[in-house]
Amino acid sequence: MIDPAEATVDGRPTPTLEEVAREAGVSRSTVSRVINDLPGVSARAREAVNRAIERLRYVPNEAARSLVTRRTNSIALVVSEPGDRVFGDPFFAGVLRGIHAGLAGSKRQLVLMLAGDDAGDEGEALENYLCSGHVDGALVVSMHGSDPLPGRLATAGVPVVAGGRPLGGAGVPYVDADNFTGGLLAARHLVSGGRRRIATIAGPEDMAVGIDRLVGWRRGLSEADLPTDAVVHSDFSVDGGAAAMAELLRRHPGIDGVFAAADIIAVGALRELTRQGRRVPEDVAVVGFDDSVFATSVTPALTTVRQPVEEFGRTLTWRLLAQLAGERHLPPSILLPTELVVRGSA
Amino acid sequence: MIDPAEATVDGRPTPTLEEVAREAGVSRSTVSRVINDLPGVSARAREAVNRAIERLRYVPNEAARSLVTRRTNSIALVVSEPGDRVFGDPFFAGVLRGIHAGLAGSKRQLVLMLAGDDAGDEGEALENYLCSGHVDGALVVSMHGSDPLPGRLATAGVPVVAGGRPLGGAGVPYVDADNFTGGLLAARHLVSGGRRRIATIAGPEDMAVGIDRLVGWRRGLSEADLPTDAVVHSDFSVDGGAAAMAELLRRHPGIDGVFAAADIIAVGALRELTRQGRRVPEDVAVVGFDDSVFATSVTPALTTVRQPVEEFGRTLTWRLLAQLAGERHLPPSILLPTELVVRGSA
DNA sequence: TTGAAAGCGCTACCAA
DNA sequence: TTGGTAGCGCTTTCAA
Repeated sequence: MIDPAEATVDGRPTPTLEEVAREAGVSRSTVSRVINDLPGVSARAREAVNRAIERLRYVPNEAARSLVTRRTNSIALVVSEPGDRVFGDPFFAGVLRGIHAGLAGSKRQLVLMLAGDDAGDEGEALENYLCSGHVDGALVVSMHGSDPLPGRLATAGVPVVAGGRPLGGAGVPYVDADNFTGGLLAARHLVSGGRRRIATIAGPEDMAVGIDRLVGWRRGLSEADLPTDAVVHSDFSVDGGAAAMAELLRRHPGIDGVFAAADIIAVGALRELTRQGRRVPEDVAVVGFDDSVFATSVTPALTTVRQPVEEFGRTLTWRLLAQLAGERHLPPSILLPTELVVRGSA
Repeated sequence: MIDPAEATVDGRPTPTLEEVAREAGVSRSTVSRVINDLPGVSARAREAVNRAIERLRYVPNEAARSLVTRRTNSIALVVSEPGDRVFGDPFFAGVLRGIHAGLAGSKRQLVLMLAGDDAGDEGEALENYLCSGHVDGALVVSMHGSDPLPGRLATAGVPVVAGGRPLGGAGVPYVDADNFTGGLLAARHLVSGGRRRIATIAGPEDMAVGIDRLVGWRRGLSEADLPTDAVVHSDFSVDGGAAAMAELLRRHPGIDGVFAAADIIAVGALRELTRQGRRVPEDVAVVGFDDSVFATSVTPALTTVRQPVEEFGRTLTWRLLAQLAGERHLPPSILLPTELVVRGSA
């Protein structure tokens, strides 16, 4: 086992602030001031220190630093997804991009953490990690059921923002897309296209995103006095979507329209419809959700509900950073707009 | 601004080891021993400490801990991708799953870092972060050109393993798929299917993955005395693949077979071929690479070269952990096997 | 089996 | 504008 205390650079032990001070002929305090860009240092001293830093290839020890400042300059992105096919979904890709963009210029690092399948041991390890001062705050996304994590973190004093409305109101601020309106728009579009027997492949029952889009869809059909009984739930995967579509066709053969709660689900639905010889959109119209890369990579291209994915990530980050900066009067929740994008499938 | 030094749990300041010791009626040393599972603690003392920890909801401060141990229990995954569409690619999803799996049970956390577009400021910030003791080691993937980062980290004493062969041999160990053989298999399959005018949409010119698959493809065609001049490069995106396909058809209208260096590229190629009225596989056979979710979500399903994506991630992790554990005689490089999966497109 | 005490490398306060 | 100094919370000898 390598002894980490023997860590070296080019064979020499890693330099400390003390040595930089000696090399520059000043005190530790002065070196510290230079490193942290604090005022009250003469140009001469500053230059001497910078030269010494350069010569010794000095890099401050973050552990020591954060031990005293109580800050780590990193924030966590916790993806609490039971399955681990999280990153296959372009939705996450977009959110991640947004978070990254939101973090740019903040000098904070992103720490990604996947909360494994079950609670069990891992869940606790995760909570410990987050509570033990590794991060200044946390973003929690893709929560299922009434996940206790956000609430726990908040209680433990770790600033948290949830991505997606937490079920059971965990009492933490959150950012979400306006999923209800999205579902509503999808339903209305199908209705106005003359469809009368409209089904939906809803998202997971234990996620707000699954519920809210479903409720919006229901509202849209009710407005037109159409039945809302053709509902099947699916996870966010192509195969899940295909299976759900098969189930739907079995139970309601007369379907002429489907709202899939995600493009990735719609892709599976499309595959199954084609397999069973139904034409899209002639026989069955399909509306997706997300306006992800999937929407334009299938034939016909998907009519879908666009949600501002990257903005989702940016907003999430902004909200957390604002909280960390101690800003007052922050909105407890933020809803981002969704809009319909009409293409070939409906 | 919230003063982090005032961090509290339920209004009380976060407890320290000192307070646990007082609460349990033992010394700090004993508490430390219990926390770290060290021998030489009486059952009675151990129990008292555990109760105190429970009561106070004590969580060790990692900064303090790693200041003395010089270990952080986290490793970095550095994705040095100039563009930021990294996570749209299912390849990363799989690798990430593998890494996560490989880390399970190691008590180490994964820190994901995206190395922004340019070197500039950000590159340095990244290097500083990694060198300042935030992580015990780093995994660097998706390198372009002869990225100096892995070499720099290694020089600075940070253990590194590269995912994908580093161009210009950075002198760090690496794990990669056998891309050469993959390209070779793809070419041979097209040849044996009777195709005579075979093109390739290669990956980026500045990545080993782009080069190695191309070289393998060339070898396969050379074996059959076929020309190897129909080459266009593309990034790993659907649109890039479509554009490359268009370019290829313009330059070589007589093409009857294409090897796309990634499924995501093949999807774009398929779209363009269809748009131009060429039937797949009748007019043009298409072979992809990855065997990702894209392969089966298009029509016809892609014949493709499978690479063991998750194993890639697991192996990467294993290699780094072994190195951290001080194991000797570790292989400097590991090549994972690739194999052909025949479906409808070729 | 236990406890006392010496730091780990840094920041922040106070005095000069 | 500077330097001295007291910790931050923990691990790790060394003695008892």
